[in-house]
Parts: sequence; structure tokens; C-alpha cells
Amino acid sequence: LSTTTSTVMVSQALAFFEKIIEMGLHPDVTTYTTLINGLIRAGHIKPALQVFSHMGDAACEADVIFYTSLLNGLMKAKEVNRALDVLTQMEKNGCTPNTITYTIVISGLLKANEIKKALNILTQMEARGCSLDAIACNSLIDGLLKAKEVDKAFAVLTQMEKRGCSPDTITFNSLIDGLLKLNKVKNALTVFLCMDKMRCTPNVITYNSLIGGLVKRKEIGKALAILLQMERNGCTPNTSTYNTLIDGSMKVKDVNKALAIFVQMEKRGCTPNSITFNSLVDGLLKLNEVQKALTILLLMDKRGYTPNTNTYNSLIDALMKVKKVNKAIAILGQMEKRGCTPDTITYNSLIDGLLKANEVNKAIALLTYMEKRGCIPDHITYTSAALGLIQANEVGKAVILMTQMEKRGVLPD
RNA sequence: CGGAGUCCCCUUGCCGGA
Repeated sequence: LSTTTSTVMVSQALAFFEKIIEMGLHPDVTTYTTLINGLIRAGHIKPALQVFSHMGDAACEADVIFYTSLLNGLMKAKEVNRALDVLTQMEKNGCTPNTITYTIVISGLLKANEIKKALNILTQMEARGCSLDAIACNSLIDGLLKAKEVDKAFAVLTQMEKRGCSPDTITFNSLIDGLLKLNKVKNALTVFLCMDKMRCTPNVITYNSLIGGLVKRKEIGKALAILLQMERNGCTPNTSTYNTLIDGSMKVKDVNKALAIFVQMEKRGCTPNSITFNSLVDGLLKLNEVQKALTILLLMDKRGYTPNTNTYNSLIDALMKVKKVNKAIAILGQMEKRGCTPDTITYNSLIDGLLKANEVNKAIALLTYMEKRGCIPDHITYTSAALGLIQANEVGKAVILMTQMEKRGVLPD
């Protein structure tokens, strides 16, 4: 489990674990901890949390590391309150939280936007003489920036330097990415320049953050300049780097640039993944390059990538945008037949397109149908449906829909 | 050294707005 995220391996590990129990052996805390962490790493958060009760049944006592791992899982599942309960419970059971425990709790709280609670725990941590190590500082800086607490993040940075703990590449990456996401591009670039002065080497993540930030602002030229710089500095771009640039080029309607980047990535021996192909297909369809999109779909197939929900969503949306309702519905059937589950976005595209094609009744029918299939309408579904209804002179129905939306706790953006 | 924590991962798909 500690070396894999593969579903097959995880189920094998679980099967083996059951065998151990069937054999009448009693796994100890360490085994349970390995299990819980393996499951978390593989993204199976729910089963990971079940390990806790399993362990209780087996009368095996949890220790600090186990509780810390459990808290990690709870935070990843955004079960903030349960996590805080566990934090209390562990102390009752004689397990004193350490720096790692507090780091997990605090950064989890920050990611859940529970800033006050996070700062409370931080105070508690310090009051107990539990000091911040480098990782704790990095987590704090990252979490505070993601919670838009720029000043507090920089305060931690100052603190850490004062204590002779110098910021590393991860610290800078958090700062750069956080600032970019807050649209503080200039500050991000300043921080980037600081790295050099502090003899800190940028890595792929640094460059990917920068490129991503620039691309979001449609500054493709600058993003490409960063690509050149990263290559000059001996940092090899990865698939994400190229994917970001391909998508960005498409978003500024530069098909040729997008394709050139695709060619370049292959020449450099960087393997495209399904995101690469989806970005190309989606971009080409949006720019009416249908033939080229089909070519990419064929290439994708030749490389052994099967279309996924995103691929189908791009196709369906493109078809609906040119009002090819029947074709789109045919694709919907095809995707289901191939084991690809339509999601809210699939239905949103269809509903929006149907309304724009004056197929009001079909749109409403689909709205009911999607729920039957377990797809929850979101604010986009409602916005698009209400707008379509208004345009079809069905203002009354639109109002009813918006009321329904609020009742369900779906908030308009 | 049997087990725990930090950075890009919204890098791809849907409405509206700018």
C-alpha cells in the first residue's frame, strides 16, 4: 500500500488484510496505520475512515501516529468537525498531539476556510510548547494564502526567517501560486525573482504555477517566455506544462500555436495524456475546426486513450451549440453504452442547448431525468434553465425553478 | 531505520457576466 495508488493493488492489500484476520492474527496499530494511509493515498477516504471503527472492534489501541493519520483522512474528506472531535478524543486517550498532528489540523481548517478555528488551534499549539518546523511553516503559508490571508502568510514567512529557518522551494511555490491565484501577478513575479537571490532553485511546480497564472490572464506570450526560461535553466517541462499551454493557446483562439505546442511536446519525448487530447478536442471544436478535432480523436484512439466523460461533454456541448440535438443525444447514448457516466455538466450542456433550440419541454424532461439518474442540478443548471424559460416566455416556470433552487440550498454565484 | 504532515494537480468539459 505504501507504494501504490492503483485500485487493483489496494483491493489486493485489503483482501490480504482480511485473510490475516481470518487466520486469527491480530494486526497491531502500525498495520492499521499503514492501511489507513494507503487508502487515503489512493483516494479512498471513506473506507480509510472505517478502519478506525474496525480497529476499535478489534480492541487495538490507537497511538499518536494513528490518530494523526486518521485526522489526515478526516481533513481530506473535509470532515472538519469530526476532526476536531477526534483531536479532543485523542487527548482523553492519553495521546498528545505533536507538531505533525497540529499541522494537519491547522492546514485542514484553513483549506476548509475555517480561519478562526485554525488560528485558535495554532495558539493552542504554541501554548503547549509545540513549535513550528519547516513543514508546518510551509503548510501555514500555503493555507493562509489560499484563505486569502496574505499578510498573515507573510508574517509566518518573516517568523520563520527570524528563527533561522530559511524558506525552501516549496515555500516559494506556495507564495507564487497563492499570489497568482489572488491575481497579484506582480507580487508573484517579485517573489519569483527573490528565489534566485536566496539561492533557491525553481522546480517544475514553480514554473507550472507561473505559466498557469499567466495563461489564465491570457498572457500566452509571457507564459511561453517562462517556458523558454525553464528549459534554459535545465528544468524539464512535464505533461501539465504543455497541457496548460495548449489549453491557453486555444482559449486565445490560436489553433496553430496550440498544435505547434502539441508537436513540440511529442518531439521532446513528453507523453500526452487524456487531458492533452481533451484540451485539443475541446479547443478545436470551440473554434469550429471540426475536421482537426476528429483527427485528434482518431489519434487519441490510436494511442490507446478512450474518450472519458470530459471528452464526451466537449462533443455534446459542441453539437448543442450548433443545434444538432439528435446527434448530441445519440452521443449521450453512445457514452452510456461505453460505460461513461454522464454528469451534471453533460446534462447542463444538453438542457441549455435544448432551450436555445426552443425545445422547452425536452429540456424540462431532461431536468427531471438527470435527477433520476442521480445527477444533482447545480447553479449552472438552474441559471441556464431559468434563462431559457424566460426567453420562451415562461417566466412563471422560471420563478418556480429559482425558488426550487434556493429551497435545495443551491446558491447562485 | 515497519506507520503520519507542506507546493502546481480548475492542466481539459457546462450557464451567465465582464
